[in-house]
Amino acid sequence: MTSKPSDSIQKSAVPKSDAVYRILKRAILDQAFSAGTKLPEDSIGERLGVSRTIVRQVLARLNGEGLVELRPNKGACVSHPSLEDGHNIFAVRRALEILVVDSLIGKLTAPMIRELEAHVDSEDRARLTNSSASIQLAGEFHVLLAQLTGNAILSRYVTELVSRSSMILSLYGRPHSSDCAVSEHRELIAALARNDREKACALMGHHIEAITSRALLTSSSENDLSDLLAAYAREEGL
Amino acid sequence: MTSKPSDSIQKSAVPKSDAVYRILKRAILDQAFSAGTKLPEDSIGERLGVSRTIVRQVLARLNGEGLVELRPNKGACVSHPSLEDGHNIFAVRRALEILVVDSLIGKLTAPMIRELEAHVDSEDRARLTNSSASIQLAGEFHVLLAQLTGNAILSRYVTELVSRSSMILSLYGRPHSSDCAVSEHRELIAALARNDREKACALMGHHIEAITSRALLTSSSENDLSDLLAAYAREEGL
DNA sequence: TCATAGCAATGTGGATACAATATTGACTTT
DNA sequence: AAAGTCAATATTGTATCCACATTGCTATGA
Repeated sequence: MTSKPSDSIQKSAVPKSDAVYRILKRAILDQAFSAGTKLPEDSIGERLGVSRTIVRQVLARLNGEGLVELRPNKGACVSHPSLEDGHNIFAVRRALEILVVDSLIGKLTAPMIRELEAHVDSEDRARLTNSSASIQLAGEFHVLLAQLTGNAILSRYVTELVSRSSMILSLYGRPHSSDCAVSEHRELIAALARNDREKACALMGHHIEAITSRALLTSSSENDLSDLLAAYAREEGL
Repeated sequence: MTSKPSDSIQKSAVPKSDAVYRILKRAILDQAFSAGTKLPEDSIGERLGVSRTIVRQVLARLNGEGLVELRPNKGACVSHPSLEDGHNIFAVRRALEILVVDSLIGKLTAPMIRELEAHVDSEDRARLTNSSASIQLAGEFHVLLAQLTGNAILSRYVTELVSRSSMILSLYGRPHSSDCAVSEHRELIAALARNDREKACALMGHHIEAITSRALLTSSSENDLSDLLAAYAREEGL
C-alpha cells in the first residue's frame, strides 16, 4: 500500500546509462569486441534500444577509464594499449595494491576474512570448470580487497587498473596459463589474517610482479603498428 | 609555408568542451564556487555561451575526477569531500608520488632537471607576490614530476589527486600558511639529480606527510552540514 | 595506366525540443 | 494556527535534428 506502482519500476537509479555502461564494459573485457573494433554510436544505440546520447555518455566514461579510445571526429574504438602502457599500468597497480594491503593491516574483521575466503573458494571452483569466469573472479578478488579498505578513491583506481590489466592480459598474455595463482591469494589472506604487515605487503608485491611477468613475457614486436609494418616492409625489401 | 591556412583555425582540437572544462575546473579549484554550490546546466551554459550538452559533458568529467557531485535528478554541485576523503586522498597520493620519484631515478636528463628547477624558481617568485598563484604552482610541480615519468596513467592519477588535494586544503587547511614548502621541492630535485633513490623517496614521503598534516590539522567539526547547523543552533539557544 | 580532384555516404559534434522528476509555494482543512 | 496536500515552476534526463568532418569511390585528365 505504501508503495506506489511506480516504485516497482527501478528507473531513478541511474537507469539506462549505467546498464549500457555495464554491458559495454563486460563486452570489452570479455573480448566480445577485439581491440581496435570501431564503436559507432548509432549502431550500438540502435542495438541496445537507446539513443546516441546515452551511448556517447558511456563511451566518454569508458574513455576516461582507458577502455575505449576516442578520436575526435573519427569515432570511438576499443582501446589497444601498447606494451609500454602495460608496464605502466602494472607499475601503478603494484604501488596501489601494496597500499591496499598496508591499509588493511589491523582493520580486517572476522566476517571480512570469511568473505575473502569465500571468494577465493569460488575462484577455486571456477578454475577447473569455467576458465573465462575464472579470470573475472581473479580480478574481482583484488577489487574486493580494495573495497575493504573503505578508501573510495583507492578502490576506484584499483578497479580501473584491474580492468585495464585484463585488457593487457588478453592482448599480450600467454593463453591464460594461470592468470592469478589462487594459492597466492590464499597466502595473502593468511598473512592479512595474522596482521603480518611485512609479509602481506611483500606477498602482494610479488603477486603483482608475477602477474606482470606472466602478462608481459611476450615482449615480441606485436604491439606497435610501426613494428608490425616494419616486419612486412623488410620482407618486401622496403 | 609548411602550414596551411586552415592550421590556424584550431577548431577540431576539442574546441568547446575542453575550454569549458578548464574554466569550470579553475573556477572550482580557485574557490570561485564554494563547496556545495549548485551548478545548474542552464545557467552555466548560458553564461559561457554553450549549450547544456557541453556543460553536461564537462560536469560528468569533473564528477569522474571527484570535483563535482552528481545527484540523479537533483543536479550537480561542487564536491564537498569529507575529512576522511582527505585522509584517503593523501594516502593514495603518497603511494603514487613515491612511485613517481622511484620511476624517475636514473631517467632524468639534464634538460629535465633544468625544467624542474625553473619551475621551482617561478614558485619562489610567486611565493611573495601572488599567493593564489603560489598554490597553483606548487601543485603543478607535482604534476610536472609525474609527467616526466612518461607513465600516462600515473600522470593522470597524480593530476587528479593534486586537484582534489587542493580542494581538501581549501576546505580544511589552515589559511595557506605554506602549502608546499619550496625548500622541500628543491631538496627533492637535488636528490633526484644525484640519483639517490633512497633519499628521494624518503623526501617525497615526508613531503606528502607534511602537506597532509598541514591540510588536515583542523580536525574540527566544520565539515558536515549538521555540525555547521549545530554551531549556529547553539548560538541561538536551540 | 596512374594520379588527382570532385562527390557521395557514413558518422561524429553540437543544439534544441520534449518528457520526467523534484522542489517550492500557496491553499485548504482540521 | 499548523500541518498536510496539491499545483506551479524549475531543472534534469533523453531523444531527435542539423551541421560539419572524414572516408571511400568515381570520373576525368595527363
